[in-house]
Amino acid sequence: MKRINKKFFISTAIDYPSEKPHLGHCLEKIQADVLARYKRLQGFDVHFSTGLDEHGLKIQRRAQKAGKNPQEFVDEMSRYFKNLWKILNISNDDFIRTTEKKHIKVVQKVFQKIYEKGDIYKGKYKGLYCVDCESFYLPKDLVDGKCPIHHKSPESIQEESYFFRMNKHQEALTRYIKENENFIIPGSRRNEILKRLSESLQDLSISRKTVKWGIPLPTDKKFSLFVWIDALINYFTTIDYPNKKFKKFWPVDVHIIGKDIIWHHSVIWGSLLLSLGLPLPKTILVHGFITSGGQKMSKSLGNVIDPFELIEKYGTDPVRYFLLREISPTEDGDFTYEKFEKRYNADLASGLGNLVARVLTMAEKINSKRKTQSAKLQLKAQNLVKKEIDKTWENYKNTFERFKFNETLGTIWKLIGFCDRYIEQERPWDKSERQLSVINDLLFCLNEIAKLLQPFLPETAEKIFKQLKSKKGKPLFPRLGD
RNA sequence: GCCGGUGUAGCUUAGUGGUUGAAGUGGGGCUCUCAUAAGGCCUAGAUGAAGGUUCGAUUCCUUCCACCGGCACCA
Repeated sequence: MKRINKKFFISTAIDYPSEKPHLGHCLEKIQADVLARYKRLQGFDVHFSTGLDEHGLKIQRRAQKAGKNPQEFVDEMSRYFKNLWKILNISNDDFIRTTEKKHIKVVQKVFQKIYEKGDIYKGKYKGLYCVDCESFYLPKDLVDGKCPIHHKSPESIQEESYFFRMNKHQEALTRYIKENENFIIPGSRRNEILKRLSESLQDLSISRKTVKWGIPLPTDKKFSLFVWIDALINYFTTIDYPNKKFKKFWPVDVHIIGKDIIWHHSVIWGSLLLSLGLPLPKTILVHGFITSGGQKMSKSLGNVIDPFELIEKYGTDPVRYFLLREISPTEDGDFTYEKFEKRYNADLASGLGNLVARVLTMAEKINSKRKTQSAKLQLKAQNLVKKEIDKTWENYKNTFERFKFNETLGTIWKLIGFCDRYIEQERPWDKSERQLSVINDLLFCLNEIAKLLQPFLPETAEKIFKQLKSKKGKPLFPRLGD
């Protein structure tokens, strides 16, 4: 048995808790959870982190509006996120919050280190500044040349700022991306970044004079650190930089992120790591967004899907299943209740649930007279079944390694279909010489199916294992009425 | 505006320079009865449009149409 003593570090992005979590947040956590569980089953020592990015101007303002201090505000918001991950059965090993003391220490340590490398310098930031907002705007963010909040023309001013020498690492970074095809998945996203890297990078302003809700620069307390730098470093904090655990788990194996923050994870984070002389992440896996009825979810359209309600109504595993099966891992996907219920009825109720029920009923009936074995392949003659199972595992692994979760699930359902046809063909409800061995074959298949399902639908897999032991079937997924 | 991508049955996807383009789901028909009115079998149904390269293109090229995305210091 290959008990591999290998590590696997997987992270999601840390969420910005200015709003309660939505369905898009769920997709990312579920994808990460599936990978983490898969690797654990393979014997990897896994560290799976998620958390919250709690600093920044937006939180500061949001809290103010709610009449709370920022810490109170994020404490409150953090409960929604933590609770959601719990009910979604997310197996994260850490939930990092950037307002934690340990994180602030790590950030300051990292800043100091980069500073000592000479990659941070003081300069002047030129930009369009709205006095009322106390913040800078990019030309593209203006509405008719005016601040989108106060509808006033911003002033063009200069401000002292600290800069990170991103430009210095551009070449090395570009080379790394070119040499590592799997650094950014999917390839189309990788191309976007490479395209942008073909032009000269500007150094990054990493300090904010006016943002109070942030981590002070250790070298100059008048400034707070640009939240993105603060946020990215969470991947260090969660594995206890720079100590033993960090040495074991660095570099990251997979960062799972949304398509809106590729730049930050590949270019900014990559440059920071190069400056520190550390290896870059192996893979950044980029997912898309979830629309609702083909449109962006928004309050004004009234098409926002509340994940809490969804899980409450249908259960955890069906939600996990839908997001993993119906939605492409790296493209945008659409949610509607209609699509959801169709998937549920077709795949979970009539497919998986029904198969488990019919096999177990037959096993139960025969069990009193003759012994069914628990999940062992009976006849050498059953190489048809054996072959199908081997083929399934092969395709399963292939697609899994390429992060094609929707296709991986497809391979499992193919095996389910095989079992249904096998039953039809062998008619094990009729008395025959083969009856017992066929039922045993089917029990074996169910056991395999449960194993295959473990990373995706952990609760369901567990239920199937239990039912196989007791030989008592209970409906896994009651069919939804129309 | 600049740059890039995508367009395969109603829906979600797979795939290939070459005999009749694959699957699931949904539709229609038949059927078994162990099972959650589930299962099985059969069937209809697609390569956005027009050109070009080629003996041959869904696959390569061009144009068009449609949709989507990227263009950094908001997160």
